[in-house]
Amino acid sequence: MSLRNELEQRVSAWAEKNFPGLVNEPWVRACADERHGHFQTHLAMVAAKATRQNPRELAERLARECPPPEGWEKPSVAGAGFVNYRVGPEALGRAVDTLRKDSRLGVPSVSRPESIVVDFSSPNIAKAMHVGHIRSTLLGDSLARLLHKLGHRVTRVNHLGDWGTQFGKLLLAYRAAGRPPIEADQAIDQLEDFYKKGHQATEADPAAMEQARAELAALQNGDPERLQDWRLFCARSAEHFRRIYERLGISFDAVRGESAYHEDLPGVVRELLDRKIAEVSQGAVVVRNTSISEEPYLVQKSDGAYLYATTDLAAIRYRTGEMKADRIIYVTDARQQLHFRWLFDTARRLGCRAELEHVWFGTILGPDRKPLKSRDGTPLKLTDLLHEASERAAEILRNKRPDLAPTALREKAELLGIASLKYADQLPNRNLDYVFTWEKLLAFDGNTAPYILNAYVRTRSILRKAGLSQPPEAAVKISQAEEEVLARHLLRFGDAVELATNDRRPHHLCGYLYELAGQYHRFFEACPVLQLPALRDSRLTLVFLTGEVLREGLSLLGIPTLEEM
RNA sequence: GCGCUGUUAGCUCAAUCGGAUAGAGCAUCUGACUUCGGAUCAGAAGGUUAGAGGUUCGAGUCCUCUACGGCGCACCA
Repeated sequence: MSLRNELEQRVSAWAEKNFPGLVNEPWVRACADERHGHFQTHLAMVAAKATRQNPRELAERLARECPPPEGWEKPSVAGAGFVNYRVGPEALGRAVDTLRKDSRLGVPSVSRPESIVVDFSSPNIAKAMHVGHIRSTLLGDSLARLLHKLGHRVTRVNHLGDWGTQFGKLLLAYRAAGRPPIEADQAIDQLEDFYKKGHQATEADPAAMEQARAELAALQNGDPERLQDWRLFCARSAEHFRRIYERLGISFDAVRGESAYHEDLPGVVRELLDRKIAEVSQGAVVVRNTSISEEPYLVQKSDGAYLYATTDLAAIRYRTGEMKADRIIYVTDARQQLHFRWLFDTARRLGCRAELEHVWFGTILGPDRKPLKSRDGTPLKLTDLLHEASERAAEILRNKRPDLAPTALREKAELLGIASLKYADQLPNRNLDYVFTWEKLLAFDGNTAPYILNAYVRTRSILRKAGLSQPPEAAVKISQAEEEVLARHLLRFGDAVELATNDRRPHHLCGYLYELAGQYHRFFEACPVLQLPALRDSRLTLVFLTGEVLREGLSLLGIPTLEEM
């Protein structure tokens, strides 16, 4: 249990006993300014307001009647009615000893695990993955890791765009070209090219548009030749996705695209109509709810075709049924907020009991503050992004580590480049648009993956020199300010993981890890580890634990560590 | 027009869902390498939190209004 939690239990018990009516919230938090103390509670001020008592007097009473755990200093009252607490060095040492023996590093397990589907990434068949997919892919992956860590049963789902109207145009141009073979190594370029041609043709000529619709209809009605083409497109695209996910270290439990629900769609619409949830309007089938918007929600077009609303409804049914999901988390960009409000509302009216969540994120902007594009105006391809990341890292490594052999350098550059990219993307609050620059994304100073990895590498280096793979058994003795700050921060790891998970915002974890790395660097400057026999074992334990927490924390962000860099 | 969302240091971002004197990095300036990895550390400077009201012990955070920006609003996903 964290230090904060230990104190929290006492304070909330006191609150429960004396002010049973107060809503239960975390009463104890770390002081923003450590000159006041290590932890503080504002309980007295809240209780005073509720019962019209004097906050200072209540704070005095709280400090008197509710002592902190053994080994803490006597609490003090300050300000308008804060009660401040300090952990003594012995109690802190004991807490670190406990943390060392905890394989979860202080991360709690939820009392009631849920089955959670995390729906993320979702690229489109026959198109290259581009910057537009990066935030969903990384954020979804991190959320899945975090939820799993807290003890939930997580199913990672890739809901591929494999059945949309784009296939009409693609088939049109592909078949006009005589259905040439699609080469594995440049499949995506070829397919995008066909799509572009098909798109241009339909833009220019209404008759071509009709043909494209006919192609799509033929495919969706199961024409064998078109199905065969479509399967080829899917297989080639899957190979492209696989390469990118492999470089990113991301995996899925279920790759189940829109096509998987194709046959369920008529049933979904029929049920909506039968149960009077939907109605026919101007030949289309729509759901109405003016508390969401004046415009209705379209579930079937007037020409009989279905929409992604319909597919998503079918997918919810599958996930809550076959997959037994208690909760579905969708990770998409902000523009789909209205869609998901409609989707969730409609699903609930259909009787869906599972919790439905839309975790949305902002746009990646270029230096001109407009959505990021490559030089030719098309979306920046992920393949190019990863290549550039790796190249820039290699360039830096060539300067810093001229001793490395080319293959080792390549390997480290790949890890560092992709780690930097992943970290930089997850650092800003997901709700904000953020400005992308190569300099920032691949920066190696400041709040970056290399800075944190460097702290980790230093822990490994010391442990190697000490000849240790496990921490020593001796008790931890806190003798210096830098040790104390480091130790207390190590004990907050569980709080940081919980916050990042419950808030669905991994950037909180970035902040925690950056601070930890900084504190370790300061400890490193101020506290010799190997030279002082009396403190050696104790400090080695702090070094070891710092490494463990850094590695675990980075891993929850999908970032692997390395032993030296 | 309606809705969602944003505006914090020159720039890029934080601030533990209302807590104490708003913090980092980059850029600028000044220091620290015969010591466990200098991809580091110490320090300086930088702010009317877009503006105006309100709520209360206490507001960057909540409510109202205003200004400016992004996005979304029936047959794309």
